[in-house]
Amino acid sequence: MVKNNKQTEQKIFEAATEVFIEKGMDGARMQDIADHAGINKALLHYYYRTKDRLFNAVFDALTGQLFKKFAPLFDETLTMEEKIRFFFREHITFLQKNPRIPTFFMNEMYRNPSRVRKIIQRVDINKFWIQLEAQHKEDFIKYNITREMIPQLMTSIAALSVFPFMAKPVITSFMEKMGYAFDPYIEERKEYAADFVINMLKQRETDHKPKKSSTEK
Amino acid sequence: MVKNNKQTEQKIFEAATEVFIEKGMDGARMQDIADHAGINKALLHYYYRTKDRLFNAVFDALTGQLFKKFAPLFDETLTMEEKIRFFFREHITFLQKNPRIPTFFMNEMYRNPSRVRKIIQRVDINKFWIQLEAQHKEDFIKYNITREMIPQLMTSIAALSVFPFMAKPVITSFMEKMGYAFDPYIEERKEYAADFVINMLKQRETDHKPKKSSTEK
DNA sequence: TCTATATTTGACCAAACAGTTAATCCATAA
DNA sequence: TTATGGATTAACTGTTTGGTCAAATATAGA
Repeated sequence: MVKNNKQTEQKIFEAATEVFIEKGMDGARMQDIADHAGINKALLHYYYRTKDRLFNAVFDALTGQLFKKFAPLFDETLTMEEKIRFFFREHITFLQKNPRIPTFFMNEMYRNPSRVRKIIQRVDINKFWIQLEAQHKEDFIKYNITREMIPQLMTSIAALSVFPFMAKPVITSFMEKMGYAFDPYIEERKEYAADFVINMLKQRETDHKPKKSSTEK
Repeated sequence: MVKNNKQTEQKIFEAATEVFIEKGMDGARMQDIADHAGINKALLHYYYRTKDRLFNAVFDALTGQLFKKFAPLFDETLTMEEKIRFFFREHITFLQKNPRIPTFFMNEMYRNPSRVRKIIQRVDINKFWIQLEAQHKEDFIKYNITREMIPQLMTSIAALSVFPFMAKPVITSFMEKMGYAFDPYIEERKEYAADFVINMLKQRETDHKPKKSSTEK
């Protein structure tokens, strides 16, 4: 069954991804993964020696998938406002299809912080920053965006996009009580979150240069 | 040892809280909790019959602790801007002392959604909304805050406060690379997040009523 | 067709685990 | 002082779980 070689490995990988995301490393059972893949448990160990190796394979693949989503932010030749809108639209759409990935990630990163460091050490953040700074020099001045506030700004943007999915059970329950549903709320959020950030920046502009808003520069 | 009765139960409870928050229900081990409490494992079962009951005791206590933090928002006679600042200051200070509670909660709520419903069904959100609406009627009109946008606004506020702690390992790694530290970032955040929300609202005001900003009403 | 190799399985194992039990300890009250 | 009963423990039990292994089955090349 050379044909089945890749097929089986693929089936295992997909089943493992599903189960690990759903239950986490601690909660996942090898038997459960085998059942999901429709194969014998021993076969899991044939392809991936241990639970740990299988988990790592899944985790690394998901990491790659996730980081790819940020790339367009640095490549595209869009205005800053367009980029913000683009990001929320794309990122939230991705999370709509993979709502449990954020919780899974944050969890496993607490469980194994050294892994996080390895992943992030590979990313050259300064390069990205310099790139962004060059592309949006005028906007950065206008909105008074300094290097020191990247952490605050970036985590705020990430928070607005990711949090609703991490808190989904709580939010769903709350909204149920108020007569709203989660899905439309998320759909709406793509625009709301972008407005949220852009409005905040615009107000900083006003604060910074109260009289000469669009005339200056 | 009648004296030790309460003391022991308390010790167990504290140890369990620590371990459950750290490892979650699936990752926690009864032996580990016993070790943390400095007692025999059988004693855990003597006071709390099963792991599940012990977990529920811890979970319920933490829920109460967490919800209490929101009470002042509805009682205090502060302006809306003051309330926003108050909330971020208090809430983030609480999370500084209990940084792992959010992850713990979101996780366990995914694991057991029916529990969430039970907790939230007890809260009368509409009452809170009506209360807020009455207290800040003018602000609500000024900033064009409608009932339909509570979910978006509320989750955004929660996100800005909670997310940094849920993503702490990732954020720490990123900032390490940029030469920043997590603790000052959090300290700074108490004000930044409040400004973020307030600025966003002020811009909505500008958008909504471009000419008559402080003169009107 | 026969053989060597890769894939798949059922049965098994040892460790880890939540939970039990019977015996011991110890403060107290009579 | 001693009898009582709650608190505490060491040792144990039954089950679940990750992992192994030898046998069985399928595949491809000669």
